Formats: sequence, C-alpha cells, structure tokens
Amino acid sequence: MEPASPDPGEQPWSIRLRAAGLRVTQPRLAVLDVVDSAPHLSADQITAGVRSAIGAVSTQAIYDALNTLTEQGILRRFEPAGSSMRFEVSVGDNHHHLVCRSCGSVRDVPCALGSMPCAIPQETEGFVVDEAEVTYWGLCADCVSASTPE
Amino acid sequence: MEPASPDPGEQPWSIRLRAAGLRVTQPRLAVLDVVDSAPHLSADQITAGVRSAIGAVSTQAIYDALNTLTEQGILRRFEPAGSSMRFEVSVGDNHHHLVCRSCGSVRDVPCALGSMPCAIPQETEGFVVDEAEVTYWGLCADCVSASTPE
DNA sequence: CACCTTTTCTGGAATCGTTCAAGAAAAGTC
DNA sequence: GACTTTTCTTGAACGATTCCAGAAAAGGTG
Repeated sequence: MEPASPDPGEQPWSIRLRAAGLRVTQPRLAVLDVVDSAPHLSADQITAGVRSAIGAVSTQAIYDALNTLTEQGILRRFEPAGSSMRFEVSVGDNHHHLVCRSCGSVRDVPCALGSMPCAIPQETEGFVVDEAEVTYWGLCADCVSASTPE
Repeated sequence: MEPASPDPGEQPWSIRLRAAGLRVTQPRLAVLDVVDSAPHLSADQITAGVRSAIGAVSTQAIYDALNTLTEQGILRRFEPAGSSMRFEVSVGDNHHHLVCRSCGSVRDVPCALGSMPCAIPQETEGFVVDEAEVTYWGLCADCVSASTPE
C-alpha cells in the first residue's frame, strides 16, 4: 500500500507536509488520501475512511489533522448552512459549490461569474475582502427527478 | 409600547403574519421587532432581546418562531462557516454579506457582481439552481486597524 | 544509533447550538 | 363561550466540535 502520493506527477503528500513545516504522520497521510479520493466529505466520513485505511485513530487526531492541513492551505474547508464541515484538497482555483437543498450533495462548479469578480479582493468602507465564496443552492438531478410527479 | 410594526408606511407585522397563514403571537411579534431593529443577530441574541422586551419566553419558542418565519419568507437565515445561524428581515433584494474572519461581524453589501449573475437561476448538468449566496470573507475596519502594527 | 525536544495522538469529558417530545396554553372560528 | 388547531413550556437529547492531560511518535542531534 502506501499511496501517500496525490497523483503520479505531483509531489507526494509527505513532501507537501514537510514543505508546510508539518511532521509526516500516518493519520495525516491517510486523511489526505481520503479527502483526495473523495472531495466534499464530512469529518465523520473522513474518519471512517481513515480508520478503514490505517485502523484505529482518535477522532481528535482527525480534527487536528483537518484543522492543521486547512490552516496550511493544503486542504480547503467549507460549510454549507445546515451541514457540518466539508473538505477538499486545495487546488487554488477558487471554484464554487452547488449544494442540493434536499440531499445535501455538493458539486463543484468553476468560478464562471464573468471575469471572476469573486477572486478580486475588494474594499468596502474599510472592510478588506480576501475571498469571495459562492454557494449555489438548488436541487441535484436526482432530487429533481425524485420530486417530479412524472 | 407595541411597535409591532416594521416601519411607518409598511404593513404591521400582524398583517404579514396573517397573510402567511400564521397566528399572531407575542413571541413572534417580539422576534420580528428584534430582528428588524438589529440585523444579523444570532438566535441567542434574539432570545435575549425578546426576553427583555416581553419577559420570559422559552428557547424553543424562539427557534420555532425563527424557523417558521424563515419558511414563510418573512425572515432570511444565513450561516457563515464557523458561526451559528443569523437572521435578518427578508427584503427580497438578495444582497450579500461581508463577514469578518476575526470578530465575526457581518455587513450587508448590495449584489454588485455586474449584472447580478447571482440572481439568475442556472442549470448545470441537471442541477437546478434557485439561489446564489455570496459570502465575502476578510477583515472589518476595526480588526484591520487592530492588527496593524502602527 | 540512542537521546532529547517538540509535535502529535489518545481517551474521555465538556461545550455549544439546535432539535425532539409530550403536555399545557393561547389563537382564532363558529 | 366552546372547540379545534397551532403554538408555547419544560426538560431531555443530540450531533458536531473542542478542550484537557498525559502517552506516544517524529525527526534533529551528538
């Protein structure tokens, strides 16, 4: 085993961890693998994935890893209203999310708002903006068809 | 007392409640007054405001009022990541929010993304979008100056 | 390679915000 | 004024996340 590498051609996680000044630990590698293989998972789901990959790990270790990795910009965290935290590997493209009101599923959408006004830091009466987060709410294809009579 | 009316010239809350098929109760009127007088409050803060206005009210009554009023479109609820629910009187302008990463304060911003792409329902691979929510993250003026050395 | 310092993980409890559930009270109807 | 339905009270439950103290592991150093 030991994928421990995001993708052939990319730097293995261990390198990215060291580059961020973080120690390379089993839980962190496992968290990265799980999040990389399935974006938008909750802490709970990530915990399950990590445990099935490397055995017993404390809940705290997962949260610690998620928080640390997020702080270092390796993961990106978001939290649609009514949902718990969700994570994805940070790729720096500032894409946005479609969230299904019915089943809570999340889908990525490229930042398609014209010429990305959302990436442009603005200033509003002294308020310094560093990020614009867009969440599209609606129904996913499955839930649409499930709710349609015919 | 008994403001019970959003604004001179606007319909009193009782009318709006009845129009929505809801009974007119003290807790609901008080919730509306509090939210109207200070947008972006949390359920907790609203509870405090309501209690100081009409005396003892159960926490549950507040949550019930908030949920019901939100369902009926009289209030608008939003929930910046890391924060609890926040409420404002729904005015139908689909404005957005600036959220301070440091102190959590919220400020309204008009939907200024060009010609409001955010209000235009899109469809993406069967995903039917009915709302676009934009959250700007950054630092409010106070926190900016507090964090600046000089 | 053994040692040492620092970071990270374990285990368990605590916390916050929100919801659930059953019965009492109030609103609106006839 | 009695009746039906909605709303409120009380009190417990719940999920997600964090806090804490001590044990274990990571990785630099001699």
